[in-house]
Amino acid sequence: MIKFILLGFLNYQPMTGYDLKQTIDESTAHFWHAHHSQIYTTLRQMDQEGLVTSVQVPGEGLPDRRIYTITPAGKQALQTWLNQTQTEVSPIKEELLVRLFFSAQRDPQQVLTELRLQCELHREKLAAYRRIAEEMVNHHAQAIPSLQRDKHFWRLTLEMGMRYEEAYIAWLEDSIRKIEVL
Amino acid sequence: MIKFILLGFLNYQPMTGYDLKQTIDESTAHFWHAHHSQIYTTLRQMDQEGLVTSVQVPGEGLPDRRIYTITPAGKQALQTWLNQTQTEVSPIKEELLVRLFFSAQRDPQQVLTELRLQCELHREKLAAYRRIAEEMVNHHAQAIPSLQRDKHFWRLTLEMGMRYEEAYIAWLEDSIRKIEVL
DNA sequence: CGCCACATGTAAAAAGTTACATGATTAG
DNA sequence: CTAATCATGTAACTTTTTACATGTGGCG
Repeated sequence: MIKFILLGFLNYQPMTGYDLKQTIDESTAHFWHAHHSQIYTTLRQMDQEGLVTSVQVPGEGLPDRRIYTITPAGKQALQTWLNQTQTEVSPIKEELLVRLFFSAQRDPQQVLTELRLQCELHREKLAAYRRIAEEMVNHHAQAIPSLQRDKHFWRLTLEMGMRYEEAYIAWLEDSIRKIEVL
Repeated sequence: MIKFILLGFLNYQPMTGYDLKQTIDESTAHFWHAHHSQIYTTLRQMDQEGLVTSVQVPGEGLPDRRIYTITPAGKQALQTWLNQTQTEVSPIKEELLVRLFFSAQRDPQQVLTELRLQCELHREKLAAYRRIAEEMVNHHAQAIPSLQRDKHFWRLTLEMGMRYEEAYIAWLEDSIRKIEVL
């Protein structure tokens, strides 16, 4: 999966592993994150597979940078993957739900503390998403024309993020109320 | 993580790997699934760590069954884990959002087909959750008293499942409409 | 006759996380 | 002076997935 994210971004422009990490962190990380170690090793692999090429650029004073460029084979691999249709729903792994599922024997006050903290964190996430959404509208004018179409899709994923956080917060608030009177 | 799910269920009653797989599939799999291979190997590990004990029961005609029982050390490990407070939001990994993020260069009709299929699948999931919720209400009377408290928490996770599916469906419907007029 | 349920496992690969490691520059 | 940013990587480990493997009994 991370392979296709890297190909997806390299399809816009050549980048280093470091750049890719930054880019991912402020975009797809909201629904698919990766550590820098995984990014660097996956780029190496992709280089060997011929999906990308790389050139080392000596940095003056700073460390050298290795710039990765997508190859025709890489573009092909990306397109092939995108042209498939996902026929299953993406499985969820939510640690908090596991914890709550088995929380009957816990001290309710501790559970409440945990849920209230999560609520706070999710409110922050929602606020962050809303800021990004606003920025998107504000910077609409000075946008690069070639990415206009892409932006619509980025926006859609952002909207899912906001809906998700809204639902999560509403559920947490509801759950907190229910546990309080339990 | 799967370790704690196994401990959580074994804390209710001794079970075999097979039973655990069934139990997980119809409960926590909605937010944390595992293949049988992982369950069996993790149980073996836990046995070595002293978190569970096991006895092999010869099956007449059928294959032998290995019944796992939680130990005091296992109960302790479960409690210790539960008594922690999760201070981060659980990270999300949603393949569909990754695909959509990079879908600008795809044929819009293909994207729509994919989203409509996902919509159908999520509607089925929601319907399934609602059936489970109804069952929970109907079988409320004949419930085991010792699990009354647990049921409240199971119910909460189910409610998150329903909210999640509702949000997902609403978002998909909205996205489909937006892509149609793009 | 073929498939499903029962019941368990091993092996190998892929994916992901955590920790270790370096070393210069720059801002507070 | 201390922390952060830049920029890369390796190693070890854990977790998860996929595939291989076995053998009976019952149902249609």
